[in-house]
Amino acid sequence: MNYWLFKSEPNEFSIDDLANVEFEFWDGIRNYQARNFMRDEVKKGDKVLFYHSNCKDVGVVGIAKVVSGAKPDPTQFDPECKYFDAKSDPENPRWYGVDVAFVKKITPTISLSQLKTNPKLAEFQLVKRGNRLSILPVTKAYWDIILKH
DNA sequence: GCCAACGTTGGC
DNA sequence: GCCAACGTTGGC
Repeated sequence: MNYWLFKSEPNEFSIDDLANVEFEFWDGIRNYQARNFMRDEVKKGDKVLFYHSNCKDVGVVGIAKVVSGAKPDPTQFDPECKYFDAKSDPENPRWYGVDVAFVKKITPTISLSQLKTNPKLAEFQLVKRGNRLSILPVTKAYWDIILKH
């Protein structure tokens, strides 16, 4: 089993939104590195740190789990959708996603500043400057350090 | 294949 | 809202 961190802007889709649904298809990934993780490495049963970005309280707000394998992201074929990609071929889709389900909320939020001040996490991709990847692999060691605080 | 211009991400 | 960092685009 693998561990991940998924970023979401809470005004788009928050941990509370996830708590209110049976599961949610994680759409809108439009970065090739994140796509490669989604398509090739994120597996059913993997665990996910749910991270709120671009908001007042930035940080890890909960845990989710992956409940499906990779599936083509239907929004890439929807001209009405902001995630529409005219260059994606339905025979060979560019963008993928997985279903994720709520596991639990973490309160209080584990803030980014907390993570940044933990010397054990100094090499964790999330706290590196310029990090913009919306899906990050998390090692078991980092997972444990982040949740045991 | 280089690289400048542009758009996006995301913390603050 | 600002701005640094980064990815993508497109001309050459």
